[in-house]
Amino acid sequence: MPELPEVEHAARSLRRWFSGRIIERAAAPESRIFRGSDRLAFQRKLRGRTLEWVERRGKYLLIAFDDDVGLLSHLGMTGKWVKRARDAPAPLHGRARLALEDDDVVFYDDPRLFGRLAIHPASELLELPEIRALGPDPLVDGIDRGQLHASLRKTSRSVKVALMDQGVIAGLGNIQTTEALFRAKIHPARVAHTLSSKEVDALVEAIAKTIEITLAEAGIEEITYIEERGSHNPFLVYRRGGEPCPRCGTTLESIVLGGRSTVFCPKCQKL
DNA sequence: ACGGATGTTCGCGC
DNA sequence: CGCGCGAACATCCG
Repeated sequence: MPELPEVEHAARSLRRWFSGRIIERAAAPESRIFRGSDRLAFQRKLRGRTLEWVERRGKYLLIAFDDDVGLLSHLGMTGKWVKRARDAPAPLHGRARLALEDDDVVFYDDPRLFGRLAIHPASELLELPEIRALGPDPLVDGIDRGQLHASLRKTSRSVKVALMDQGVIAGLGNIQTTEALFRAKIHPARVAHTLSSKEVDALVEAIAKTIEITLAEAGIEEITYIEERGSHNPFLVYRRGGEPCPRCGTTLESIVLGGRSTVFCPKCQKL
């Protein structure tokens, strides 16, 4: 689920779901989701609150309510926010539950518990260390090609690993970087500081395109997903090692970079 | 049935 | 200090 586009989609959903409604009850059983923070504060402080704003920075969601109550949410690998009717069955791995004054209940669902929830003063959400550590956000700040080039010049890591560094650009993960590098025709194992200005320009454009398409997809999936059931892979090359390149037909290769499987076309993306 | 999966963090060794 | 690697977290899906 969650890289920048899916998290952005979640932010938009949360704005709609909470808008103008009072949270009647907040509940969350003990779980790793609250590691390092107070689960009881979640239950106590969110009751009676109404939403003021939702912001996304990279893969983080910052949710601000009245009375200076703020919720930091990171979806990890499998976290998602879902809305259910009050009498509908709860999601299988609902870890936190926010019952609204109408008949809706908003759940944070996360089977693998890699995500995180934490209560902070709303006024401090944007100043939290984990948020300050993020590089520019492609949608909020845009990607400055000069700035990206400067960041890439500073490291000897592969361009793929550098792009997944949240301090370089916030929000890109394994899927978005794999797809963007394919679009930009840049081999993922290229040493970051060897990229030319022209290649960085292509990369900036490819990242924007990839995010735009994945974000559009996130909206479509929500409608079709439920019945479709069949797992179709909407990506150009991600998880398609061994299949033909959609551009030239060459067999796509799969390697591991930064511990993550990485697919590329050996003909379109030369070292 | 087994391997791998969208993320992050930590420890270890070079 | 920079970097790569493996492990850990816990569950699902093909």
